[in-house]
Amino acid sequence: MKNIPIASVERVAKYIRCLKHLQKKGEEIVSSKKLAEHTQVTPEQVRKDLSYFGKFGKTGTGYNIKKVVKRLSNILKGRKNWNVCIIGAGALGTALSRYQGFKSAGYNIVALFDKDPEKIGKKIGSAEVYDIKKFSDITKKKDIKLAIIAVPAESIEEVEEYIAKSQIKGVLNFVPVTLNFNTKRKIAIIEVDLAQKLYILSYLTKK
Amino acid sequence: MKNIPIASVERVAKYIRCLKHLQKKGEEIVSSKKLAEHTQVTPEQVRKDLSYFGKFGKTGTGYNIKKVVKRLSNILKGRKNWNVCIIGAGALGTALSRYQGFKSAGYNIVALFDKDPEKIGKKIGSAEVYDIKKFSDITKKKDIKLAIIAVPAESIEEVEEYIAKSQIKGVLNFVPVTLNFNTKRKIAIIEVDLAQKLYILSYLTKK
DNA sequence: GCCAATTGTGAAATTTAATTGCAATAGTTT
DNA sequence: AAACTATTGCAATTAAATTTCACAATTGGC
Repeated sequence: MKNIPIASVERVAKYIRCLKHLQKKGEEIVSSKKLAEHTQVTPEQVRKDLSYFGKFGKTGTGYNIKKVVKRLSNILKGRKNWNVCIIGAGALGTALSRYQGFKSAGYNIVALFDKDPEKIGKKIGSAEVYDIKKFSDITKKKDIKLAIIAVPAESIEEVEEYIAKSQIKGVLNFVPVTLNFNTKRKIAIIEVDLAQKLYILSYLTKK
Repeated sequence: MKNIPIASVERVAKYIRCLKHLQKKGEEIVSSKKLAEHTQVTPEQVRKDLSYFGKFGKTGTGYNIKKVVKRLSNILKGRKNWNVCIIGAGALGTALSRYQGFKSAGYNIVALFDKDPEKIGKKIGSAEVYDIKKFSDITKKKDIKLAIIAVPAESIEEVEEYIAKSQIKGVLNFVPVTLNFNTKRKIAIIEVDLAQKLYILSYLTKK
């Protein structure tokens, strides 16, 4: 895999989600046209996006949903499920740890971290809250490579350090601060700025 | 305003966030170079993005942070703050209603909606949970034009109907289902699919 | 065997983004 | 007040990314 447009990767994740939905409804075969309708893109776009990753369909017939879902999620997620931790056991962190969508996509929340002694030791959903000081140890022991950050903005620098020193490879950041890891190893970062989404939403409503 | 690339709009929201941060630290003037460093883009990009919306800086000096923040957020958000509601008073909806970032960006959560009688009537943060049946009435009464959807996927169609019949103009959707309003009036939609983010994150870590 | 449906994919077209170069301006120094 | 430095705003250009188009090739149904 070399130069796959990131926009295509994002749409592919969307296709997976849609295909799973169709699967639940009992469908087995779908055409690029139908999939496109459900995801609000063009059929050509669907075919193009998929073509970056291989051949998935049967000419004249369409796509076998089950097979495509399996192959695509193998490509994005890999064959194994991931262990994920959440840093920050506040309202947002707690809500995220209970979010079912992660698990059904193959990402298991197996630990939370916080520095508040009140919270440390508690169970939230199926995961325990650990002392952030033990971050490196526990992520190693539990084979955690992905972290979700949901702490107050003031604590972000502290968290950055813990992550930099650990084995974490990817970060999903809900804190409205641009992260800046000073590490040689590359850490993938995805920023989710919720307030920014509202800015853009209100901007769009005026157009 | 005509053909402003959405990528530019998104970066502008990021600039606002960064400028507010600098403002807190007591800075008054910033150059495109400095702002670019903080947001991980190039100075040329910063100037280009801003130029879509007007002139903001003073040649030879830089940008007056306070003024720029004000003008930019006026452009994205408008002059007035927005009233926002959250549909779904579960874990995610509750966490979102407590999220401070919305308020400080000028978006006030003034109501939640749910169909569970257990939840209706309760107060969460500063907002009350209302019966979803009263959606149209209450959003009208409270002058709510933006809605955040955080219900289980099964309930999405029901919610779509309520929104379609209301005065809502923009929707921030956390439910992993592509929305499809059958309305003449245009409703702006932004999708936030949390599981999708993890798919992409794990894909990125492999590159 | 013919017909309609549908995929996969190069090539073209379009859109978006990045780069360059520079005149104009503001503040600072000498 | 002249020279100097820093910096914006823009126009022009180039490059990159993304989308659309067009069609051969294939499949399954009738």
